[in-house]
Amino acid sequence: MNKIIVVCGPTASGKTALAVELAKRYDGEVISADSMQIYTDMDVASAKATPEEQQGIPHHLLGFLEPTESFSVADYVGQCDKCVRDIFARGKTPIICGGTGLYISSFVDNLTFDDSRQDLAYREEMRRFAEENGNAALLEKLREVDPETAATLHENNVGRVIRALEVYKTTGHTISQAKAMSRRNPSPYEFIMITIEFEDREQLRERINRRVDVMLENGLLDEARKCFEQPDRPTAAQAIGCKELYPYFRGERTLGECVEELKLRTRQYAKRQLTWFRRDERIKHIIVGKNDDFSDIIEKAVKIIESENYP
RNA sequence: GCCUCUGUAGCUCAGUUGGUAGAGCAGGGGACUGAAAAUCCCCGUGUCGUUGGUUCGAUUCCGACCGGAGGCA
Repeated sequence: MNKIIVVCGPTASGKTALAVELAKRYDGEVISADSMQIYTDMDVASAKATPEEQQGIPHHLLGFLEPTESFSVADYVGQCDKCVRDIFARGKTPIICGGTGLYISSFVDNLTFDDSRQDLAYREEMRRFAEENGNAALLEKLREVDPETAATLHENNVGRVIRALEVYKTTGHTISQAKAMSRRNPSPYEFIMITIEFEDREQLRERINRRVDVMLENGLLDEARKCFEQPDRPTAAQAIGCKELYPYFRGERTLGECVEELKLRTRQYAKRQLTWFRRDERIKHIIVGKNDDFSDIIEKAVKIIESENYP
């Protein structure tokens, strides 16, 4: 049986604990689906499962990449597939757990990425073009080669417009063609997808606030300062939990102000995650009630898994 | 006690030479295929402090009152 369990949901929703508990019940191993936990640093900021939290369950794709390296969805899908094969080969259940929606859906939909590559010089050139001629002019440039994609992008979303142009430049075909090609092969696996939501949004807000405070107690400040002093981090620089504290290190704002900003940014991130996971109808929702404790959540998860005839 | 300023969206504030008002932030919704913890889009009715007066009409002008800030004693 090739079933993979997926545990997704917003940050601070309790995915880590749920995934470990499910791994214990179903003889599983956890594969992280998180764009920041891949790095060797930022243990606290990215809320990597600590050895205690892992409870002896093998965890994959955690802390294997230097922060100076960049990473992409295409890399993730390849790495994740490798882990899944290994876990199945061992006769165990892969449990994918994380909050990076793009990574999860790309793997679940078995997207195959073509040979397009990044062309940083070209990106820079296009960025300058947009600055000098306006975002609309850049989008117009895309419309000439790929009107289909141009119609779906807003001119202010410069990054996406540039990426679409880049695909055309490096491969000769459009990104719309690439998207169609990427979905040629359905996944060889079956998935049971679960997301954690809350009855009242306020519950999540409180969890986030509490978790940021705990992170601070666990040395977030020192960790962030190291990131601050090591600015060469192409992807890792985006991590919430580090960049928000930089104004404090520069003496521009108080620690209190930065912590508030950090909580705010985390909340807004959680909202985007909710939007992402809401639209995928294959994902079953665990709604956490105000008085639910961990065992209630496990029970709801198990019920969903068993309703899928697993194991 | 007197004088001045001030009270408009959850917050910070614009504004209406009198015709019931709009930005930023917060918040909500959405998009998402190689940097995604990123990037981007859409959504603003609120007793315009309270209460009288002037007026066809007041949030806008006038008075009183109640908050807040400052000044003089």
